Amino acid sequence: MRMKDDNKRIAIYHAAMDVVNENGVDNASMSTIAKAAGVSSSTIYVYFKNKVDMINKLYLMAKQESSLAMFSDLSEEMSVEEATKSWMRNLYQYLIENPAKLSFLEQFHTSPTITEKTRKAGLKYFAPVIDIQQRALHTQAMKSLPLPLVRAFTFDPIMSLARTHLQGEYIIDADILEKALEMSWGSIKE
Amino acid sequence: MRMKDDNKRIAIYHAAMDVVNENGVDNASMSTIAKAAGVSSSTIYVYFKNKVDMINKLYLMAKQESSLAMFSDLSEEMSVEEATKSWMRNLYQYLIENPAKLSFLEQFHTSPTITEKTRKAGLKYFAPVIDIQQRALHTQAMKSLPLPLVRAFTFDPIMSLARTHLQGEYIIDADILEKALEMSWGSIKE
Amino acid sequence: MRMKDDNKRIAIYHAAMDVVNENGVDNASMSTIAKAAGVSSSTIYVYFKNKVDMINKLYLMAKQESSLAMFSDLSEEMSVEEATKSWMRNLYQYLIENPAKLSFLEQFHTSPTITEKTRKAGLKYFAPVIDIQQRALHTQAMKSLPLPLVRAFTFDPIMSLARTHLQGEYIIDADILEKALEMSWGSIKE
Amino acid sequence: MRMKDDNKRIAIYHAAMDVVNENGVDNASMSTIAKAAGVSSSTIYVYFKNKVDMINKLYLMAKQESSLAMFSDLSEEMSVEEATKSWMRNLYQYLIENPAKLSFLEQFHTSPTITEKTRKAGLKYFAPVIDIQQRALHTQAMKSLPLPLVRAFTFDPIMSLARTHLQGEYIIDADILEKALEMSWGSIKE
DNA sequence: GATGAATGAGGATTCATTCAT
DNA sequence: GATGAATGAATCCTCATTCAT
Repeated sequence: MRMKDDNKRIAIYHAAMDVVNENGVDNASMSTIAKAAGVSSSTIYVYFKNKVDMINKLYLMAKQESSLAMFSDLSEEMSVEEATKSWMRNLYQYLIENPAKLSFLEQFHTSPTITEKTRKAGLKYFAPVIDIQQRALHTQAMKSLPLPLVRAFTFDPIMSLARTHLQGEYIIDADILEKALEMSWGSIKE
Repeated sequence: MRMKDDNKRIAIYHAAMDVVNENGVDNASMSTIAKAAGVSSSTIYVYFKNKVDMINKLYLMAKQESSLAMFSDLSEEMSVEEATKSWMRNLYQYLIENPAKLSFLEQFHTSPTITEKTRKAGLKYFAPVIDIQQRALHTQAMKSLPLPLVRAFTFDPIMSLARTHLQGEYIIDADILEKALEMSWGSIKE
Repeated sequence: MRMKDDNKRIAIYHAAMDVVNENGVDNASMSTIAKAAGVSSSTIYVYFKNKVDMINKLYLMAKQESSLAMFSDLSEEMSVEEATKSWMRNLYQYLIENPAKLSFLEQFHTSPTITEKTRKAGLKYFAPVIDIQQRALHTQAMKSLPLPLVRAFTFDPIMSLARTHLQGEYIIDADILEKALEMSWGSIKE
Repeated sequence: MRMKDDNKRIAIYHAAMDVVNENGVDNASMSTIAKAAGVSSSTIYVYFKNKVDMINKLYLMAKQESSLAMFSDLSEEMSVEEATKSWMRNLYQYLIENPAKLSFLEQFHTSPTITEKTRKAGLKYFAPVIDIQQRALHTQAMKSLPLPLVRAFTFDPIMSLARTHLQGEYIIDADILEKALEMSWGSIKE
């Protein structure tokens, strides 16, 4: 008996990101993704129960990957401001370097295909931000804010700016990005 | 005769919003929308060239409607801060009251179905914000910022918070909203 | 607007009978039937909701057709024995001349695809037999028997013999058929 | 080792009967049957060449099993009438107690999946009836009838009545069954 | 022998669009 | 202008079967 091949799962993952990025969510059919992944479309069903299941699993994989990029260099020694700006900078960098992941995440972020459960599970990859906020409460570095508000002035603007940059609508250079980080910090600091 | 036409176009408009809101973009087929609008699906082709054309036109109609809601009570006598907070408050109110429009706008905002041209045309409905900024330059009330940056800290957070509220993830009451407006203003004021 | 074409429904009907007869129920796919009927397989969905719906409707059409063949020359002047033998003879003749209908009816007779409702509706085409039995009660020509028992010794043997004949297993000539009718009558007469 | 093989073959046999009974022939896929049998679907191919081969073999197994049930208590001392009624009663009993077998037999009885060869081989399990008839020729207890005619008034009615009973269409109690046996005997006796 | 992975072929069904009235 | 009929192309998914261990 052949063993299930994790390479294959990963190939499907990358293929799906690329297809959604290049063809849009509407044209991301199972067979298109399969072709891009170099497997038969029935093989996808060995790894995922159906399309909805697949999209939800891949969404979480992308969330996890972006989370690693954002938070892996976080350290206790950073100040709250440093830490916050750091993960935002990391996120921006990750999105610019992985435009397919950005496309996938933003297109499915608002899609009803993503189940409530997945959305909840996705939130846990944002948990380090809560830790930072926790820490900030002691030093009174940050306002005491509900998470959605923090997200709306940190995560969301970065997503928006990365899209702006990638679409060529406006070039976000290092200076502009730092300005954005400053604005973001300005909105949430005490 | 002219009247009748417009009634039908408007019926299709509302039907499309509702269908996308309730069934998601994937299940918003021409015939589903037609049924919801009370017309035959071939009638849609009297008013729109094809589906992509229809979506783009409806997208602009929704943009226009939201723009009216945001800016129609704007007056020269408002201070820049007042004006800014006012349209953000209006936008939030509009989205809460028109969840179908929010769904449609956010689902197509990132979709490749919306053409470059439509996206550009949509920006013109954001023009009053530029006027406000123009005005602010004289009084030095606001930083001099590229539009994408302004948008990322005003429009985008409001969209995000409206979604948060509608999903029941977190209740945004009047106080929280004012806090958000304050944060937004904090990020863009001089 | 084009009008729904009853010829098309009938073409589908005959095509389905033929395909089931020649390829068996397993290979009676929608596209095979459509091809045989000379229409696109999506056209079938204009006339029937789905495959199960189609099969059930076609089953009833075949039941009706066979019923007409069985009972249309029935007359009040026939004795109960004559009437009974007449419809059995008619049925046998019909099946021999319409082997595709026999195949369809016998293959779906036992199939779970045929719903309870259809099965019930199909029984009504057997109603004239009940009338005959009613009439027999007065003259005491026939035993008083529950319908399933009557069916098991009239309808079912004829189906079986027609199949036997068509498969070439054994040639049922006129004499043998009359012998069978005699046996059948022997089992139900008083 | 031999033992183990046969256990698996028998497990597949019972699983196939059950699946066909519960899900219908259309949903009796190899993997569904395999799952029900507690083996891998590829294991089926160790015991059968392919699906058609499997169905034909299982059909014969079911025929054999029913034959044993029908004829195993047959004895030379029974009169022809007793013998005939006995196997019919046994058959009825067997079908009522093994509805899955009835489903399988009746669904494949008319199916083109069952090859000519299998059908012929199946007939041999009906051989004892020929013996009885042979015996009857001497005592002139039964008419001299071709086998298909005998079958049409003995075997087929029993199958029909068992189905009627199992579907709940009409309750066949012991009295009704005896009446049916009487009708059957009435049709074939001299 | 036994199995889960892998797949090409094919299944039912839907869809955007065009046709004919 | 308005419509329901008609359809080719595409969609998701399942299946019987084979492969590799």
